[in-house]
Amino acid sequence: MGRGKIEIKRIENATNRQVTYSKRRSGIMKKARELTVLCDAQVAIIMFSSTGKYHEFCSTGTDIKGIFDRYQQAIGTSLWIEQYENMQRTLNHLKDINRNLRTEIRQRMGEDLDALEFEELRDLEQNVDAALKEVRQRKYHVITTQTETYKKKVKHSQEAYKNLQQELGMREDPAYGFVDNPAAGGWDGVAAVAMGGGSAADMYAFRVVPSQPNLHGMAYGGSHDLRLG
Amino acid sequence: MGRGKIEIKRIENATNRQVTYSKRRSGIMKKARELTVLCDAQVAIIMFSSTGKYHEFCSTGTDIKGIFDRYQQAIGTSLWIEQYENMQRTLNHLKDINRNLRTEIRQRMGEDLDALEFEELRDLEQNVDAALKEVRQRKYHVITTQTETYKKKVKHSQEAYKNLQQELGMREDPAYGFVDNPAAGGWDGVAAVAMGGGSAADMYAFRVVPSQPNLHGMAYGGSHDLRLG
DNA sequence: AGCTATTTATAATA
DNA sequence: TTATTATAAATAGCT
Repeated sequence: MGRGKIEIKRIENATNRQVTYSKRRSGIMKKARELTVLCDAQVAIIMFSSTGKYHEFCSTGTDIKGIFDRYQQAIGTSLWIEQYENMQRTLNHLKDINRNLRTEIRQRMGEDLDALEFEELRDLEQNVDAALKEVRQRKYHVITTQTETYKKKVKHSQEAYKNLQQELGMREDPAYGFVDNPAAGGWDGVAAVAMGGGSAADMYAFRVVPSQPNLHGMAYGGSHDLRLG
Repeated sequence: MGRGKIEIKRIENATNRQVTYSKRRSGIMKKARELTVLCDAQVAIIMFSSTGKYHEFCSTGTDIKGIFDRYQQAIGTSLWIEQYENMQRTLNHLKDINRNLRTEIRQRMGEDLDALEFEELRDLEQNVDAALKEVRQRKYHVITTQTETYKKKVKHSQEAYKNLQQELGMREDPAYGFVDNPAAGGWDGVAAVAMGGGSAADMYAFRVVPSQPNLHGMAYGGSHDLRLG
């Protein structure tokens, strides 16, 4: 189709080659567009000229990625999907581990114990028992430390007050003075109560803000229904 | 180019559409082949007909993947990178949750308690305490059930033996007969020991194979160093 | 699938 | 590059 028939072989003249590339490229693109409209087809074309310039065509209603994803599905074997499958495997593995960790936590909370055999139950009991002792010991340590701190603060305030009194020449009403050791046994007595066990600890007045509000993704005793977003 | 000019719009007759698709498709493929030869170009084409059948063309000396890798390089950004990053995000999220679950387990085991404030320690203690009670209760239930089962088995065997004796006309040596209730208090006594607590349970003779050998990915009291493979 | 009258694409040229 | 145009190629409508 032209002033003369041409042989289908590489055009040696670079200019001619470029011109022909340009004309035929637009011809193919036009044909492709017509095909998609006439026949309700999806077409993706990518071209690179010998000079390295690239051109693409893609039917409306989709994109290159869409068509190539569909293509990969169609041929069954993946070109790029392989690496994603690796990731998918890793992901599923993580999910499995995750599920098992949740199961262990639930069992450590005394839930879902039906699946456990006697031996497992016995080991779990021993382990939870030991853990409880550790936690109580730690709690005692914390309460003792805090008590010491408060005792020091009280002492320090008392001394500051006394110094102030002396400097002011004792002009203040004695009713506003400090009362030493208000409770029997002082702070140590409270620490002893805290050692007693869970329910007694409720009476304790300390309320500290958690240093890491949601590090666990859940509160102790909360549900374990965390899902991926 | 045909017996009549046609309007470029969807061909409603399905048969005509399919025929036209087939003809024009081969036309485009031929043009593409000519272009690659004449102009030394690289071309990749993927087509899907309205019936879902796919066809492809690719210039010699390369393949679809090669051309699309080059295409992704040419446009600078990877078409699939977004999807990849999504997965990577999900993966990291899972890893975070995973780490937090492990932390909670360790804390429930009485480890890594330094990071906890007093209030958290108190809640943890209460929760572990309650869990311990649940586990003990379940263990008692299991041991009771197993005890009942064994009692029934013993009883059944005794009766079978007696029936056998009677059928054989009591020809056997009485020394081989069953001895009833060998331990003081019978099976119930053993169950009572199992209720006592963790250390006492070690004396118990039952050893059952875990029904799900490694469901947790670790044994109670084991390390929590599970890593991805 | 073929056939062929027509339309369309394009090689050579300006 | 773009436009022109003679000619080759593609294909719509039929079998």
